[in-house]
Amino acid sequence: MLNSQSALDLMFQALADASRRSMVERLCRGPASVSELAAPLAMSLPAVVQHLQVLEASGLVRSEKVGRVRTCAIQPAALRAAETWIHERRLFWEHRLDQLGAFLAEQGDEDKGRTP
Amino acid sequence: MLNSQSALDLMFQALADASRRSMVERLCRGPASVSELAAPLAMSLPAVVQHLQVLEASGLVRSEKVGRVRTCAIQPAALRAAETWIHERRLFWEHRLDQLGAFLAEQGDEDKGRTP
DNA sequence: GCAATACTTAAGTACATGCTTAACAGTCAG
DNA sequence: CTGACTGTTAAGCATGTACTTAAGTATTGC
Repeated sequence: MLNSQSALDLMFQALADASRRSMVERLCRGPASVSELAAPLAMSLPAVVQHLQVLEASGLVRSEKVGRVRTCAIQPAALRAAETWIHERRLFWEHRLDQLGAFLAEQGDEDKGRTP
Repeated sequence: MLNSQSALDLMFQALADASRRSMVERLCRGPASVSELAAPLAMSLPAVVQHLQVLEASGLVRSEKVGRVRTCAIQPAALRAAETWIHERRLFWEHRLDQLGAFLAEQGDEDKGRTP
């Protein structure tokens, strides 16, 4: 791998941790400060900040510091990218299933005609 | 974290690697043997098997050995679970945006009435 | 100014991940 | 039976991840 991380790598990696997902869920309900994000999590503040950095690197979250408080907000476009990837795979798979169904149906018809 | 991995952790973790995603993409086009999955990847067979184990642990892929060849197939229900999680967050966020829009519109009306 | 607030930085630790090579094991064709 | 084919197991290594504590730095309220 050696640090050639694609956007999807960073995105899914960011979502692959329950603490980070709970931060995302919190942010879906509106912006929050670092302390607010940390409150429900059983870990030190620096740990939360590190998770936040992962989320920012993935593009899922953006933050801005005003005075002494850093306010974090979710970045929905990034969420959509991950959703799209998964959705497309699933569509492709379902398309294949349709083809398979058609193939089997055709086979069934042939069998009917050939071996009555 | 300490090994208490939820289904979503395993799922997103599995998708957070380009090699594994390419294996998933390959499997969306139909079942494949381990060697077939390995062919386009620039790594040893054991490495591919390890990725396969991650995919199986996540529920994204299932495999069965017949004779000396192990055939792998995608498990679409698992894909749908990941898609659903993301989709729900996005819906929640969009709902919030709607509320915000309504709020701002209302504020605008009030301002119009109050400061003409 | 001074102390509390809200982070930030640095350093260290334990464990997980993504590979590798080497050696092994079951299956099938001739 | 033998040898090629397809995978499996084991061991090891370099790097990455998820924390920790301790010590710092701006901001802000009094």
